[in-house]
Amino acid sequence: MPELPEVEVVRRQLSAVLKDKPIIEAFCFYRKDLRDIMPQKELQKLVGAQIISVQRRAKYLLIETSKGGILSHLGMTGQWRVLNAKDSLAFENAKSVVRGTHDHLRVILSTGESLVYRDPRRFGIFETYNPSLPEKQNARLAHLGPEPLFEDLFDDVYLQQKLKVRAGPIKSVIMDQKLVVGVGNIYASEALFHAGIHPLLPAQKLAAKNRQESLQALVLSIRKVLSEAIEKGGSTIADFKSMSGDAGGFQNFHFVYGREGELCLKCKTKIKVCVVAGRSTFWCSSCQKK
DNA sequence: CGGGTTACCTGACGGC
DNA sequence: TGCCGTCAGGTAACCC
Repeated sequence: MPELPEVEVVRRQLSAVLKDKPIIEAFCFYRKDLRDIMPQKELQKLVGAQIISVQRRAKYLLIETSKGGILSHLGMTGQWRVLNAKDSLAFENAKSVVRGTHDHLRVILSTGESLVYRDPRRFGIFETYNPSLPEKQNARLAHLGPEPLFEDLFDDVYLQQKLKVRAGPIKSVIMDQKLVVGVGNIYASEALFHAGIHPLLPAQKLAAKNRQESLQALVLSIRKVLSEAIEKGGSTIADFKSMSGDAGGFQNFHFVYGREGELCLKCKTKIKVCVVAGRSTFWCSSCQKK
């Protein structure tokens, strides 16, 4: 479900909800098997902690508290929502209407409100991390590439260096979180369309000297697509919802993703689809060239 | 090590 | 109506 824009939308709302910096009263687990092992006894050490900030790194949400950090990844179907104090009490009853089958954990705050995590497919992550350690020492964050929206490192020169050793299709390469973070399956197709680059183009061909313009276009397209998607509240294909329960709006601005057989909005050619590294990939054979 | 495939899990949807 | 195959926004383990 969530790529960088959707995670950022959730981060902003989560941050707004927690802006009065409440204290964490308790963690309640209704299932402990999200992806891998998840919650640890470590979390109990954060009870009584004051929430300091909610950050985002790549597709991870990082909640920093006075006693340590919480790392949350939404996987494909993870959602956070806030329950007011009344609903929070009602949630105790397993049959309560505010409690769903896939609500796996709850963080109770000093205000009596709860943050509830729902995740039908359970690919998400929820665990502690140490905010005082450098990223390189955190197994989850150590190998992440630059943030496309606010790290200057991510530019055409950087891409050229990285791409010249990559023989695989450019589409799967820009989804590699070691190269640049936040681009998932939707925004990879969208960014390549706007840059006029064919998704199957071997990445290293883009590193050639005469492709500098394409590289610059790709950098700009990635930035533009991600930031416009944030402004529109993310993309909702099936079940992405922000914390306020709203669907995103950027799916209405997709030029290729999910539009197989429909006409290209720029040139009226039929949009094509194929599978690249196991993921559906959409493109316009007229607008996007190898 | 790069690159492709598969697994993880549930639900929605289309075809029969 | 129901059963079955396919597919879904991510990551990581596993192959060669």
